[in-house]
Amino acid sequence: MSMNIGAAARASGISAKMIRYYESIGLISPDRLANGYRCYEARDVHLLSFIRTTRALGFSIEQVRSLLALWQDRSRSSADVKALASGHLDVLRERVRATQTIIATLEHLSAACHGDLRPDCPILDGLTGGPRHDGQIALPARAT
Amino acid sequence: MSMNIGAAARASGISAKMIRYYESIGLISPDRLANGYRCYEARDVHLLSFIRTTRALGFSIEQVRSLLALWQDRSRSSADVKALASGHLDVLRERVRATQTIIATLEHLSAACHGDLRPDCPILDGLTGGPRHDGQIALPARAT
DNA sequence: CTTGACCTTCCCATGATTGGAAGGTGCAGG
DNA sequence: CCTGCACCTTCCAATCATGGGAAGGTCAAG
Repeated sequence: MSMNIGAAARASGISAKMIRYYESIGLISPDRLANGYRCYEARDVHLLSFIRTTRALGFSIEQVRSLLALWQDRSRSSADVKALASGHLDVLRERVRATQTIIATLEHLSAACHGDLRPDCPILDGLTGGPRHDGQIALPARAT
Repeated sequence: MSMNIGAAARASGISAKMIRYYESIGLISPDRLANGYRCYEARDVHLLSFIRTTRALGFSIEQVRSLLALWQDRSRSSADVKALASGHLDVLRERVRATQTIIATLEHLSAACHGDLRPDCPILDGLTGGPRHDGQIALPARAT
């Protein structure tokens, strides 16, 4: 059940590079063989998979660290976990909203552009944030 | 009409720090006074506003560079601009789609969580990417 | 014994932005 | 004139998560 970092990478879907990085920031602490080679048990791979899943869901490393602490804390309350997930959901929803605003703006500009060989282009005109003259576009606040 | 970097920052909405950075990567080339102080004309501020708008719409610095080149090219075709905007739109739409998948996954987990003081938590169970047992969640491909 | 596939550590790069240190400049008041 | 203060300059570093690569050690098969 004990494996090298390469095997652990294949088993968890995290690159060996990132596994070493996660170790360097204290997310995981594998044993070492007499070689100096890192040695991963089944539970380590399990933990790495947890990290991979949470990262894929857009949690930051620090959030993953919190989730890991909760995960390993037998006396945790599920409310704590739910609060963390809920806060992240708010961020994600806001991100979608902001991006959709950007999309609408770009679509609006693009629709006005005839897209031919002439140099006249409403997109560039709309992107010009200088002196407002006509129907100036509204700028979204944050782009992520 | 000529101004310091601080005034240009206030006028364009870009921090002085970033204005210097944009200069260092060749997006803008203001004159210098005998002081060594940078000197911005109205057209420089206009250009900075253009950069701010495009960045706010989520274009990368390199895309902004392309847009700037088109902007300043009198013989450009509007089709080129539209193609660039269209490609960016595709990226943005995909980003929204991926984020919405993540949101759906998290909402699904969160809805199953009673969120009380008990340690039992379906969210953490769902985040466990280890050995599948029950209704395992589907992982979105990329998180951004 | 050689070869190739691993492993180790270390440093560097990305993209966009922010922060700070150390030092020069300009303008106002005392 | 001196002193502050607000501004400017350059340079260096950090962020976040990841990838790339060099230089060298280890192991198993041929």
